[in-house]
Amino acid sequence: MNDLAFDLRSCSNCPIRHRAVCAKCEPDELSRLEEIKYYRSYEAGQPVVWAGDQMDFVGSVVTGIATLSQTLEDGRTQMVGLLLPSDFLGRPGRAIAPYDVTANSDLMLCCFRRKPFETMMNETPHIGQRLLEMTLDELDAAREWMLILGRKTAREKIASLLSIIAHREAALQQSSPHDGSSFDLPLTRESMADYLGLTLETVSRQISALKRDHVIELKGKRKVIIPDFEALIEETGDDADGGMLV
Amino acid sequence: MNDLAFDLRSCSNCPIRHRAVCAKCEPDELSRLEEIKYYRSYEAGQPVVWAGDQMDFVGSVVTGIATLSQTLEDGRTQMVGLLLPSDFLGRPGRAIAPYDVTANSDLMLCCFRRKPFETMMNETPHIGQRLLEMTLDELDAAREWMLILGRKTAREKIASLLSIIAHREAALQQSSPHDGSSFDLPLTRESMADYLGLTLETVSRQISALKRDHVIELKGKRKVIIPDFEALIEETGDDADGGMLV
DNA sequence: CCTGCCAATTGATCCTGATCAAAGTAGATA
DNA sequence: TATCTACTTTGATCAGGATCAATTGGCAGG
Repeated sequence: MNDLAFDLRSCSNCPIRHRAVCAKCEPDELSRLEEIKYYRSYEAGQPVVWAGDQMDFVGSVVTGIATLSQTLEDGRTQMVGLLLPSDFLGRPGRAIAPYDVTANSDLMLCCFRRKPFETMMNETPHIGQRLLEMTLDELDAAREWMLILGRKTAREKIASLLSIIAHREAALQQSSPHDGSSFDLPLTRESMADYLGLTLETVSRQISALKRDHVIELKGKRKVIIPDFEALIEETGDDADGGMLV
Repeated sequence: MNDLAFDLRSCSNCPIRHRAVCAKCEPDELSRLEEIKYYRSYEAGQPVVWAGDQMDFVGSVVTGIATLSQTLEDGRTQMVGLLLPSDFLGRPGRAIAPYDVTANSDLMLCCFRRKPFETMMNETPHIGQRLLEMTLDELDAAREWMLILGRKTAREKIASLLSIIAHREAALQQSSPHDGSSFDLPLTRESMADYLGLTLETVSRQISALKRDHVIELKGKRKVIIPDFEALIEETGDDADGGMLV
């Protein structure tokens, strides 16, 4: 999330470049990557299966939204990963894991076949290093998410999610969110609820409340405008200056 | 958490071996690691600082418990990482991050100075690979934790935590939890509350309830006995067979 | 033994967000 | 234009866990 400019150096003809495999690749490495690259599309609601013969792959999101989620015995579900354009999907060198991966909108993935990608990773240290960095970033995001789930009120949860999405959308344009920033909410109320550990009714109510209090404005159901970004941050409950060091 | 037997192959004289740097190291690599290795102790409650000149390090827990936590503006805190003996601490090759690291009991760390460790990691691909695997495992644990925080009831949260600790304790003995398993709770009620996103009163009440319902037995305040491990798993709400694949 | 201290337990009450229910809105299709 | 469907909003009520408060238990030090 930090060094996106670094990541977006061209290495393929994807509309959105692969975050994993760009910055330091030599020309011959790039052409090897091109060889094992292909695209897959999914319709909204479709599960993303990526194991089994001939379809083992890793890759990244070109357009659309995918989610990882886990479900309890009685059907309660919690989203545990949100994949927006440019995010990487897959666990090279690691066993598959029990998450449901779903296309949350029409989705286009740019994929690499797993085995040759892993081979290349082993022969090309900087790709492995880049994957480690990305995984550490994902871990940081997961920990921020844990704070949201465990200790924030419903209103703070909504404000936090809006702030996260605003930052992500801005990063794709290589900028930062600012007063007057606007974006399309890529998630339904229900998906937001699954992200935040709430019900969809609570999500709806809190969005209405933030609108009433002029923290956000809505154009239609999906378009969000943030008139004063600082005011939104206030609502997240986050500490302005972080804690100690890792 | 899975391939602990693999990780515990001797590579140093640590009572608990470093998970990161064992299995594939050659003798000369091991002696290089020995050179940059040292120990640090902390008292219960002490912050673990590991940045600044001369004290930049990564390492692993030998004895005791350390926690990573994050705090909101008004003091609400959420634990986002729990480090038990054999767990690795630090982010080689990555910027420091804003977590509070605290010794939750008397704590002994086995440390490597950061710079030489990073150098070695870059020159020794299998160490980097091992770190990637470990980080992916941590990410899985974080996602399980997110499900707990977002969707489980207080009783399910307690049962889940007990199950996790039972598994960890058993893994250190290279076995699995079984009927009659017992262990010392390494956390206070307050720490358990910070882990689970509850208050300490709720933790206490739910533990009492589980005891009343004969799901667990207590010897003193800290020693827990699980008479029927299957019954405890039932209480976690988890789906017996996982979902799809990553 | 008593005292002080801290962790844990238990009780009473309150409040946030869940649940159940109904109505509104927009886009797609005929 | 009318209808259908999926998504969203809003209302009324309920319950799980938070909060505030008092008590208990264990242990170290005098």
